Amino acid sequence: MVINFMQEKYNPKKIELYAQRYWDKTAAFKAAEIPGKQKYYCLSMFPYPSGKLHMGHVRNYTIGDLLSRYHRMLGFNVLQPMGWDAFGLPAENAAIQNKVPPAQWTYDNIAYMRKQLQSLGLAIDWNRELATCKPNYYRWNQWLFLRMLEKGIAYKKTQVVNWDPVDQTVLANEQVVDRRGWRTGALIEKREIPGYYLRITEYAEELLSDLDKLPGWPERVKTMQANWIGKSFGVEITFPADATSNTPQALKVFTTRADTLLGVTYMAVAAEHPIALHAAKYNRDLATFIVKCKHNAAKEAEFAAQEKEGMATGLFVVHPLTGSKLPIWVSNYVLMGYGEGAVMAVPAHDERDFEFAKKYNLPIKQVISEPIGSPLNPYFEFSMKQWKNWYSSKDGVCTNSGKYDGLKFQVTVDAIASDLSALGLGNKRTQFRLRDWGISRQRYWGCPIPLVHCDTCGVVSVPDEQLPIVLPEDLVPDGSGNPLASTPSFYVCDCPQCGKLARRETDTMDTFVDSSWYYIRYACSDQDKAATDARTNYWLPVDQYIGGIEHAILHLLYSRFWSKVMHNLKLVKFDEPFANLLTQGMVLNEIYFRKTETGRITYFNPVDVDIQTDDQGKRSGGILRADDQPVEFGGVGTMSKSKNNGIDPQKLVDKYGADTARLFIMFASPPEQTLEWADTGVDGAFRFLNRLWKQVYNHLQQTIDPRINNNLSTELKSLRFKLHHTIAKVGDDLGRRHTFNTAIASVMELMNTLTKVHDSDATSHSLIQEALENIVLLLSPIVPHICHALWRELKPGTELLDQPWPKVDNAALVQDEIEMVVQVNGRLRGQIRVAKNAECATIERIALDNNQVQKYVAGYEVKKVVVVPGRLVNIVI
RNA sequence: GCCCCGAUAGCCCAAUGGCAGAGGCGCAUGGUUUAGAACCAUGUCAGUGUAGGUUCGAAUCCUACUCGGGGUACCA
Repeated sequence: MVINFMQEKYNPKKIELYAQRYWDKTAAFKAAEIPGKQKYYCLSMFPYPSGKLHMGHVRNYTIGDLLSRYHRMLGFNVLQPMGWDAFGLPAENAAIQNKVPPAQWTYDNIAYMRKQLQSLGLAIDWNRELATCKPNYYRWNQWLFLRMLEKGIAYKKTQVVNWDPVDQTVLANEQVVDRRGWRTGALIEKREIPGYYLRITEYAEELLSDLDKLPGWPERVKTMQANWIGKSFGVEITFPADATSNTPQALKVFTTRADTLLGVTYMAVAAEHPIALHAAKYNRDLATFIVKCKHNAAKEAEFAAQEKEGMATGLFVVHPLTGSKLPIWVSNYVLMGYGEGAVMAVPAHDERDFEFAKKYNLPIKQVISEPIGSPLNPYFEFSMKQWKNWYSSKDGVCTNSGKYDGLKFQVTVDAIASDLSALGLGNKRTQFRLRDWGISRQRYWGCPIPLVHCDTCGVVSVPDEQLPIVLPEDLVPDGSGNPLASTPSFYVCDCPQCGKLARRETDTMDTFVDSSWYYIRYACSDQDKAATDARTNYWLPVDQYIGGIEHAILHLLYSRFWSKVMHNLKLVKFDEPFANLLTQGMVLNEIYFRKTETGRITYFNPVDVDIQTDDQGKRSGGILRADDQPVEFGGVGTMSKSKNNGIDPQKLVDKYGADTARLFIMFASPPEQTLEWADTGVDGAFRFLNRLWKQVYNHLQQTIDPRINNNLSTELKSLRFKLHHTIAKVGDDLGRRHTFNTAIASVMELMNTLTKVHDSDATSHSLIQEALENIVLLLSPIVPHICHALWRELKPGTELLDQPWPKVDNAALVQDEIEMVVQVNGRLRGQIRVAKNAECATIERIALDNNQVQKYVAGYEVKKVVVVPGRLVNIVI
């Protein structure tokens, strides 16, 4: 039965449903391994099933779908899968609030969001769908973890966590606001507990150098990763204990500025440093200070921004070169977890040391003079009062440094390192900022760590054949700790080694583990005998990965690490998982909230708030319509569940259809750019689709006269020029530039031209047919439903999905004459028309002869003429 | 604090070192309409966040700053 859709009015609801049914019925997007056919694995980052889609998802998945469909038209064997990053904290928070098990909440959300995704008409192979909270997925997390344990990649040590003393539970960084628990308002303590780590630092060098193997990644992402890994070259220096004070041990530090060694005036150690703890035994004030430091911010952002504080220990070390006595201070700006937990302080050349020294009246000694090559300038005078940026420059020479005076940075470092080495007090060393990856979480809704604690045997791995350790799905956390730890049916077990009663590990894995290899599992999601199989080597690596820029460091670095580990375990052939990466900018929206006296924060969705502005027209706050009371404005930020500022695309899809939603979000801005949400313009996108529909409808109403005139009128010639120019432009925008907004704009432009063409005879009619067919093809990756319907009308008996990407007819692009711009001293002064392939000398002469130009040039000497072929002439006088 | 990114018309954005305007929104006027909506047509507005520099030529490259966003290792 053929349903006639070609009604005068565009009816998105009907055609979208019909197109989706057709794709479904024909299994159009089922991907099969076809040896010899070039594959294109296009992957959008899988969503966390937070409840509803938001515009950020629509943006992400439309980009992926567009690229998938475009590559299918180019002839690739395309795989576009989808799944769910289904473990995580929000499910537990929802459980606490609604008293519903996280599993149920998660599965409900998945069901709803899957429906939403399907309504967007994405070309996804749903057969490969996976959810990380299902045992058939996380079983292989467990299996891989055990392999890493065997190889020594996974190991146990202590970790620092946020402890909420009221709820008696560990909090995530996000749940700590201004150093207080977000539910209880209690002051959070840092606590040390045991946990499991993965030795990502072993791979630091490889993760850094292999960035060069990724030309398809944005530079900004590679820069961020390189900075995060943070390879630095420096010197490890030992400061011997001072014999005249009761200092128990020498202090070891690492510094990248050994050239400033003669400027050291004190030493600073972390509150947890053994020497600090030793000193505190004899000093009550110091002990109090160290306890206070337990409440220091655990987050780096807050830690680094906090007011610097410290206290002298009364202990001393001696300078390795001069032998002078240096006091040891405990300070809150040194991290125990980084380097040696101690630093040599050079207040004259380090801004943090400078600030600290000034606060506590510690000496400041200048040992670097002004940058080389700088003019003698009072600006470069060293000031004890105010920090200047050149103090930390490596471009100066040593001063006040005895035999090193006058030497440059690298020469000094080399000399000092070798002098220290001779004394046995120092060596050159390479250091990474990157730390090992702690994967233990004291939480319920995550992948169980497959270990058993036995009084006799210690920590025992669960044998492979007993995997998976299944997470019970019926528990409801109440905010007071991990319910697994109080569920005997989970934790009581037999020791796999000796058979005695033992206790199962109740910590679960970081959800970044789940997302570190899901892209591999898509290739073989139905494989229940192994983590991977031969199919992974057909599809992997991912040809195009698309996701938010917020994942630039952690998720992408962990995934790279994980795939390198799997490569070394001989499970996969590739060692970089994502060949090309497109990082989409965040979709932002306003944030509104209220804070209670205890510090608890509630967020309100912007759609429920009336915005207020201040005198300068800036957003300052709002009124919640529900209760007419004010709410605070928290700036604009990423759409997210936790900030309650997501915009559900459903209303948009219901009112205008998925094609309009897709078109609008792609048209709004280039994908890599941050986008502040505003729905003005949706009407414009809808209007355009209506115009397209009407154009095709009107065209098809015309009866066709079979006689065709081969001599095209100027109007038709320029239409064909425009058409093929647009085909070239859209291909370039979609495939190379990834600027989908300009691709759409150029098709709109073509449409505007087309509307004005008179459909007066067979020639114009057939040209309009050619244009319309191509417009439908060019738009089809972006708005596939309307194009599916229109194609059937334009070319009855054929299907859009079988069509290749249109080819540019170069003959249509031939132009005899082109227009060029003439500048005089860089300012636009005239226009000239020249033959397409005119010589530079000819162009120059025509330009100089031009009347407009002569007005400016006459009477002056022409010093130089710059001719840019095809563009402009610049006459310099 | 540190690392990364951004700023162009009332708004979203284009200009791939070479004419600041392609496209869209909004607004205005006209047409159409009993009226409105819708639709069609025409028109409308900036010298590119600020201050310097490189260049024949800078929105684009460089430096500093301001504001905004992302990340900052347990949000995902």
